[in-house]
Amino acid sequence: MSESPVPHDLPIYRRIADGLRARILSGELRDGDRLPGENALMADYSIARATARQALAVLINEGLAVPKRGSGVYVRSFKPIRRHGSRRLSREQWGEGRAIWDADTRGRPFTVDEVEVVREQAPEEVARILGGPDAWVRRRRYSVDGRPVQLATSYFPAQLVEGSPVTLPDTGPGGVYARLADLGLAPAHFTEEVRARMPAPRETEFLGLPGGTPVIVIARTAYTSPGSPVEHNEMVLDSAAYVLQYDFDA
Amino acid sequence: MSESPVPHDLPIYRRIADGLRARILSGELRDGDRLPGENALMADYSIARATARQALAVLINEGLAVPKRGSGVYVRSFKPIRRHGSRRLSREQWGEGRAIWDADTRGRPFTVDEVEVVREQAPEEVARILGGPDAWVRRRRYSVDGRPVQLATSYFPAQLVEGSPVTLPDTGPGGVYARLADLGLAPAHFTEEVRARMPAPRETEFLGLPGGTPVIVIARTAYTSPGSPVEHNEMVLDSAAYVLQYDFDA
DNA sequence: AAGTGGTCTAGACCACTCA
DNA sequence: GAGTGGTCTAGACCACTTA
Repeated sequence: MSESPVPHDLPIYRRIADGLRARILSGELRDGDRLPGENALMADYSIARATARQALAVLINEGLAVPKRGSGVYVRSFKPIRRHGSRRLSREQWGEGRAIWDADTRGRPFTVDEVEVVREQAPEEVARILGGPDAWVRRRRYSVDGRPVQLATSYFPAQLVEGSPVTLPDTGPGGVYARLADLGLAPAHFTEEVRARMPAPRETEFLGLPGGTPVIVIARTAYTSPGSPVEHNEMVLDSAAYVLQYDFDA
Repeated sequence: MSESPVPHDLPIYRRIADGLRARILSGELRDGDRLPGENALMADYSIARATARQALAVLINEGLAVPKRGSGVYVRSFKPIRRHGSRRLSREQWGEGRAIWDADTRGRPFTVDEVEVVREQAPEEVARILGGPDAWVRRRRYSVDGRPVQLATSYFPAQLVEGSPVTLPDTGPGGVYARLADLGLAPAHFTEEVRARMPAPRETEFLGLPGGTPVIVIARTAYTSPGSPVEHNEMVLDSAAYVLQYDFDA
């Protein structure tokens, strides 16, 4: 094929990917729509199979498309859950503010599975925060609409919660925080550290993540009013499923 | 049915990638170390070139490795900046003529480039928040240690800041927030929405991101004490360069 | 000059989905 | 059964880095 001399000469697979991306972002191709497959791209652009795959891989790694074996490659949908960090200063109280991203704020039910409660040694970084390695550890996975969206691991100083309901799989109404309050250890102050990165294979598996989906990692420590750490919680979130919201005053 | 990507026999490229990943995470291969290249993998495992590339692509897309043309594939380093959410925007920080960024960099030198200040129509979502499309828009790029780490676009309601220093490239000591305070529009409340996703090509280019690096997107709106929106700021952060921190009370 | 990663071709066999 | 994506081979030419 004759090529016109272009100063910014992008490789073929990039040009094809750019074209498909534009069609997705413009709304011409919508959530769940089928993209041109490998065979279609090979025919349309007179390219080899590997090149067509490379073009589609770009979009898959950007999280814009999802491949389905034996079926096709489809535009990916994004319907996040809104997670409120500091809800205390709800913006509805002081302004007619509106959210920039649409999110399903309706009470979609969370289900919890894979609950594991064990007594073990906390990793060094966590032990440094809690003041010692002896800990009760609660691991669980949260799902919404049958889809896993979050992995969470909580660490509690062993001597503080030993023999309490915090060490039981079912913590009853109000959850662990209510049980901590029963012990006179009500959390009063929180600090959260937020990162984003690509998932490890184990996280990809447990969260059922398609390619090109980063995870948000939140490390949150809860302190009592006197300032003693009572919980350290490490959460791994499907980034396509969440929008985090924080409200605060100057 | 739900796809479970757990075949009994992992493909060759996955096994090779898993082995290399283990060597990285165990610390055997450290920041900046060179990984076995395509030729080495072809020889070691008796595989074709494309298969070796596929194995390396896994690690590159996970953000664990960075390819360098004509040189090799290297283990990637991660040295983040700590960005304080609620604490860093306290009135004391900018009331004394210090820029917000000072609190973030902890002495590391930073530069601002690509400053652009224009009057234009805000996108629909932003116009909805600010109460109208007429806006002054400030775009800039922040770098630390010579490396771009953040893109930011701020929107100000045009009628509020018209003719003020907010519309100038250089806003003087204390930055735009101090100038807003001069106008009697001191920000009192903030709301931040945080997402993570893979970058668009433009973001990849402007931030100089290697493959496998997500971006953190923060959409922050600032309100005056009466509750009027005075700024909407959309930030795109290199996720490998940042840790966000939020502190709040129960 | 040798080695490296970037791009591309032209095939092949497989497991899976869907009509 | 036809079509799809997943994996893999065996080549090729290129631009770039390094010594």
